[in-house]
Amino acid sequence: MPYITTHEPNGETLYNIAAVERDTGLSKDTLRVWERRYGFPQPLRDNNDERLYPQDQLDKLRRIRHLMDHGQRPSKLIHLNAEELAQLMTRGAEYREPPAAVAEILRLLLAHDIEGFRGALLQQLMKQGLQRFVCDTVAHLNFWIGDAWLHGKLAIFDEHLYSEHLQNILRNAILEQPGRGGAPRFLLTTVPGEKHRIGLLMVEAMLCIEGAACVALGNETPIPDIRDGALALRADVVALSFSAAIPTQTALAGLQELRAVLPKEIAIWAGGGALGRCRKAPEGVTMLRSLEEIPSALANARDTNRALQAA
Amino acid sequence: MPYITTHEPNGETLYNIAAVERDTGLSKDTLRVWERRYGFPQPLRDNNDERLYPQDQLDKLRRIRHLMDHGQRPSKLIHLNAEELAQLMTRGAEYREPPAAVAEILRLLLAHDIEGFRGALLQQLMKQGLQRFVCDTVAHLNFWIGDAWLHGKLAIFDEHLYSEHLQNILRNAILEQPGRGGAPRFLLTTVPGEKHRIGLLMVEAMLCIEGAACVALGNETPIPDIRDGALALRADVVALSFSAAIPTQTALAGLQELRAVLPKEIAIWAGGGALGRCRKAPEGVTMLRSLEEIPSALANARDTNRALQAA
DNA sequence: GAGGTCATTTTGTCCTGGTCAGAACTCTAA
DNA sequence: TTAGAGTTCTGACCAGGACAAAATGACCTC
Repeated sequence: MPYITTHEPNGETLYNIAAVERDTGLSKDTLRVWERRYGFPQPLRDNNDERLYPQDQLDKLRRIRHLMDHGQRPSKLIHLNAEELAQLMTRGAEYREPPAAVAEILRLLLAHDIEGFRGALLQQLMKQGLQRFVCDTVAHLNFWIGDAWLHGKLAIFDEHLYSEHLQNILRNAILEQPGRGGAPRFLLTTVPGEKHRIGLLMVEAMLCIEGAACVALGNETPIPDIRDGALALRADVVALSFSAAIPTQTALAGLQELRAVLPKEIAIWAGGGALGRCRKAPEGVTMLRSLEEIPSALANARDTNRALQAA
Repeated sequence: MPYITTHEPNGETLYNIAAVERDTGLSKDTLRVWERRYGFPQPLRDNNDERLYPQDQLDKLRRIRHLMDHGQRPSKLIHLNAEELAQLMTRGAEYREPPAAVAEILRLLLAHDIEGFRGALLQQLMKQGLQRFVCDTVAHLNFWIGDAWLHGKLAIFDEHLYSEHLQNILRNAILEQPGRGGAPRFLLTTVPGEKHRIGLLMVEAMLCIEGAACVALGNETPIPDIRDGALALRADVVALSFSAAIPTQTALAGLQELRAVLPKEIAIWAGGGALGRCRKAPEGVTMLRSLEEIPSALANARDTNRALQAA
């Protein structure tokens, strides 16, 4: 995988198709098909007739991808310019303005005041408690960071910084929960292709604080391995998180596939942006439409469990 | 990305080419070229003439990939059977037998005794101290877990479990270090394509315990963003980890690319399996051949830094 | 207005069968 | 033992076609 970026004498940076695939998440096939169908992107060619994408085309592709992750379709986006793309994002968003605390945390991140940023996150966690922190602050942060990036106010490394620190904070909070032994036992993971870890950590936090026993398998566990893991670890519930970056249909396919191989005594819980757009859950899958539902869903599961035990 | 696995009436599981790419890390192009050139893999076809790989071919491909990650070449591997492949791995390895403590930790992992496993890791950390723990225990565990997987003794979800718990332990250990403000300041990350997080955490642990100021950017930061981050965070050293899973040449290309965009005052440190096979570092890159070298390299850097300050 | 069905359009993945550059290896000479 | 030259190996990329599945929209029913 020789990701090549050449630096032209005029200072322009050019990316080959592999680099563009890596940076946008659009497959090489898709890039070639768009060029054929829509006339965009329109890369230069090197001596060997291979595609070389200029920086601005890469940037536009990343914006398009970001909007597609939020449900837009490529043909509607491909001929818009950067500004039009940025506007599309904020319009129709469920969030209008970040709350003051979130705005302050964002400000510290953008100023690269790492200590202050970390401190503000921790302070907010202490103030709100883990569940409100996760449902309010983190959810807003996720949205506004995406938005800031789209408007060019925030670099990729800022996102990495955010993700890394938030992970540390959430993991730490989770570790500090006793995690009593009682049923139901949860296995948390994502299907292959789903790289976002934060969503899963948010769910784990919501569960742990209620005293649920959780085992996290990390990201991208192949379906047969989720089954093997659930059996080996005697899980009662497998919880999966699907970010908006993964197509709804892929998420549903993964759920059905898992349901087919998992014994019916083991429940499946699923949630996340990818499922927000779809009506009803596949047979045998509990769909969680928001993090707030988790505590009551857990209470239900415990009741059911007790009823089963009694019977 | 419709990763399809069909379950045939006879109970056999079949994977399409996208699923095989995802599970093996071999590109679709490579899979097709191998079929054309070597006659393996030799997938079935569906109604639409698309490839369907049976389970055993997928397993063999994963073993081949694992050995290629350790420097073997495909043509030497492609016609061997599972047993011959497994033998190749242990032969010529630098490790002959896991130390007792490592064997015990492995045993607990394989028995899915999560509490015991976590406890044993923590105990070993306390006993050895962070640096010996990272250099000895973790390094051995990484090797033997790969080996156990190759011999079919260990499932993917066991690896995920291991990775998740080790991450928690290392992140926690790192957070507990004060991380004094003094120079040199380190920025830690990996280049795109390098997904392994453990290696980076091991480096961070080695540095933090010596009181170095570290900022971790997580994995797969695009090169221009590494530069932006290093400047914004005023790093003195950018440290990169390259696992054996990434081709040596890709690693070197990444290093050269970064060196080209980074001001020469900022040092680059690089290490990991991918660089073990190559003679000398690119100009302007400090190559760390093992984790043990880190403390002395840090001491050197501090001396240099003091000398510069004095001048 | 919610929900269902069907045709149409959109979209991305897969296919074949090439070409080619650069890495890895082998051989030879110093 | 090293250095250089020649050879083989390897995987990335290309074009352009086919096709299935998802999304959309039109129309109908409850």
